[in-house]
Amino acid sequence: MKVYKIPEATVIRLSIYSRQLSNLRKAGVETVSSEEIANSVGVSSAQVRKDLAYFGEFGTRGVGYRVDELLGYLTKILGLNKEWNLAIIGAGKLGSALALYEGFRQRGFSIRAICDVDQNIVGQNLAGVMVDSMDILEKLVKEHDINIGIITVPASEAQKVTDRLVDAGVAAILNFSPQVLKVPPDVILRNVDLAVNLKVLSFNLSHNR
Amino acid sequence: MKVYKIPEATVIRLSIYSRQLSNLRKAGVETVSSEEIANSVGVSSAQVRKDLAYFGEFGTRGVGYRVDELLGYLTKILGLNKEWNLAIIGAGKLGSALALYEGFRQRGFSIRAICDVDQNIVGQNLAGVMVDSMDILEKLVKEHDINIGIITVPASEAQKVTDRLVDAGVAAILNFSPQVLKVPPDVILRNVDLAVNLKVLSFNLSHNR
DNA sequence: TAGAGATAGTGATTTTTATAACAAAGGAGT
DNA sequence: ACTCCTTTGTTATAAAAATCACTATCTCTA
Repeated sequence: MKVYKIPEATVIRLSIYSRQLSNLRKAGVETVSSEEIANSVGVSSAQVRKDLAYFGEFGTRGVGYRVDELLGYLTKILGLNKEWNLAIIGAGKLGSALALYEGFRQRGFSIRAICDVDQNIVGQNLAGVMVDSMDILEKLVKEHDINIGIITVPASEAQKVTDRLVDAGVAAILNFSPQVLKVPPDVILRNVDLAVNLKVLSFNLSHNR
Repeated sequence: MKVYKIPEATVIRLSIYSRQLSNLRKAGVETVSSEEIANSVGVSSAQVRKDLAYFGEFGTRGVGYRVDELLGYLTKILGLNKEWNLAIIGAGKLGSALALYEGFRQRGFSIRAICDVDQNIVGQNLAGVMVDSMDILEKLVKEHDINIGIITVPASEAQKVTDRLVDAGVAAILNFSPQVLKVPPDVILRNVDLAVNLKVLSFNLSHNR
């Protein structure tokens, strides 16, 4: 699995394929064609095969892919066979929702720490994790060996928190704050900007036909 | 403003430029260069100018852009000078958080309706909006002239809800459920898949250097 | 008003990504 | 074993997007 440059769009699609395969496996389906995967995801079958081709040959010509086998490969490719430790920074509305959200509590990802500046929130229990004080952020990161920090603090605090997470050794950051963050090149950053999503819809609504 | 195909990446960047300009205006800055915008967003200045060039000429050579003027243009380009009516479908953890989240309550966007199947939640007040029954979804969409539906129901319900929204006349959908949705070609769909975001981080963590 | 410095706008080029088309390979039926 | 059917893997092509490099034009100063 020594691949040098995979388009991000490919990685996103692979994630979705893996989810669909997971559903297929639950449904007891044993084999699937690229065409079927493609239809369920809304892309072309060529796209599916191309995406997979970055990583190897997983199918049988004339037959398709074995669902459980391909899911196994995708799990490995996506790194979901490892355990990732998460910390949620900011236990406000959004942070709490994420802490409790099912989509975040799935195989491979484990929320190990939640922290907040508000002393009224500190001590509360969110989905089995106690909210800690923001003061001990660095300690939490080290103790729980946090790989991924999830930022749900206000924009004004986001860069400060990010710097602290980075210094404490976090390898990746998922940023929900409406703030452009600067991180060193070896730290992975993804932004989920809710306002931007609405603005893009607004643009499309305004310009569509 | 008759433009036929704008890259989605461009639209996303324009949204971010508009936020940065908004901050600059608040800070009392009057003019800004493409280089400065670029630095604050983390792209190249050529990229900034190219993005703007899709829509016209907004700057002065040798000088830069007037902050308030460019912000005005971007506001129009992004359709933020209009009012968009939102409905949140599913008042669980995530739906409630979005209803209360500041980033969603900003100029141009107005949450007009929230609904849920759970009769225990119906009647609750979320940020000034009463939660209604899912039964009257269509009525709500029509009464409040909803343009954008935000889906925060479980995956198993997402397609059904989407179909109902589309039939009721919603023009765009922002989907937070981990489910690939099918919509007619004239309906705009954007997906915010939290699990996929984590999986992409997992991939990058696994393959990085 | 001429020249220097700065910065926008834009055409050319390169890089990246997606699409299309087809050859290779497996399985099933005869 | 041969042929047909299916579907993968891959190569070729096209499309899209980003980068680069240059020209045009503005302001300011001497």
